[in-house]
Amino acid sequence: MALRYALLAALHEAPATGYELTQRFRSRLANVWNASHQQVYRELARLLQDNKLLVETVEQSDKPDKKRYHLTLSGKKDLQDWLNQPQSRPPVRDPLLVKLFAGDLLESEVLREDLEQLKQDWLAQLGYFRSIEHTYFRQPDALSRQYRLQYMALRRGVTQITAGLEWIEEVEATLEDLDNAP
Amino acid sequence: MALRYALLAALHEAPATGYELTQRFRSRLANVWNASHQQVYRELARLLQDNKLLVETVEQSDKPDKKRYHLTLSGKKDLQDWLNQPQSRPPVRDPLLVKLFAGDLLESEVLREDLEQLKQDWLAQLGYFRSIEHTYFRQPDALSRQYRLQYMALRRGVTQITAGLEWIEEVEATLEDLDNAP
DNA sequence: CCTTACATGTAACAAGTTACATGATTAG
DNA sequence: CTAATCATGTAACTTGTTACATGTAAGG
Repeated sequence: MALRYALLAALHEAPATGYELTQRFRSRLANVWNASHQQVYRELARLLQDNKLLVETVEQSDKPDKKRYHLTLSGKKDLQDWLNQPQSRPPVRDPLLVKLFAGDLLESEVLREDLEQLKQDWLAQLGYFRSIEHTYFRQPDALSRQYRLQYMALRRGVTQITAGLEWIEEVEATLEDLDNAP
Repeated sequence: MALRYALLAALHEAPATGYELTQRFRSRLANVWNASHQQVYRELARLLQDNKLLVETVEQSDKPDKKRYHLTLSGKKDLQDWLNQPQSRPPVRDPLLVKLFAGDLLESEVLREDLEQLKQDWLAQLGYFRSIEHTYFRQPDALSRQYRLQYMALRRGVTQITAGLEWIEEVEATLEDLDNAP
């Protein structure tokens, strides 16, 4: 059910097309919610059918037409109701940690590559988040309540990745220790 | 597919029943992998059919009988193959951050309660992880490679929660600031 | 008495993934 | 000529969730 409300929340921020929503999920909302374009289009169709959204067709001369979705009052109300109910926290499912748990069957070299890849991914994402921070949230105290709360969502991403990177250092140090002095 | 390998990894650590595996996922593996008992039983049945596991029926006089599952050679090989392939990292889907993103529709009081609940959950989990740390991982350097890698999985949980708790402080401070001096 | 722990499942449904499909434009 | 970006979808399949189902034993 939560994808529904992630979409409503994103559309409440600003009306958008399915394509744009998919992009938001991949970029600015990367630490908040994830959804593929297939999921987005399917759920938008349902929301539309339930009268939670309105469509505005935007004609473009050079590119294919696009459908911009807007929240209806009913959609906004649904979102509000959902927001004011407690939501369960996300379940944890991390393949990399499963690997660590099966430790003795895992080759150090493979683990090192996994860690390196993860580090690169995280560094890229951190760089992106920091650029947003720099552009939009320079003096957070001066911002509206809405933006300060959005900033807190971004901060979550930054602190999570920072802690993750430190953890990688720890694992790498352990690995070196293990392989050098057995 | 990854549930399959989470089960194989857990059974590689030690043979167990469906019930015990479900418990492990809820306790020691809470920061690694999550699965309900329904999922566990279903996947165990599939693994058994594919000859990745063997069952041993353990008769009990006082409680119902139980089925203890063991890895077969084929199961172990599957696990090994999986371990040595790169795995994608888990998608992010956090309802609380969705709430923050819809900031202006969210009442401070509701958010405060959410944060308080999350803090309590995390503190309990952190306490549990620390007790494991204290019991099994006092001098990590002295342990086998296997246990040191398992310790790194546990450390991931500890560092993640620690960072999360700090983030909560940050959000609470922001909230107070917002509500006191608008 | 009532809840929790132990122990194992089935069935229906919702959510998420992977594969397939189409077509224009722009940048290298 | 090839890949990437824009733009929207369908279909099939796999995972994950929720609800239902059953039965014993121990502890408060």
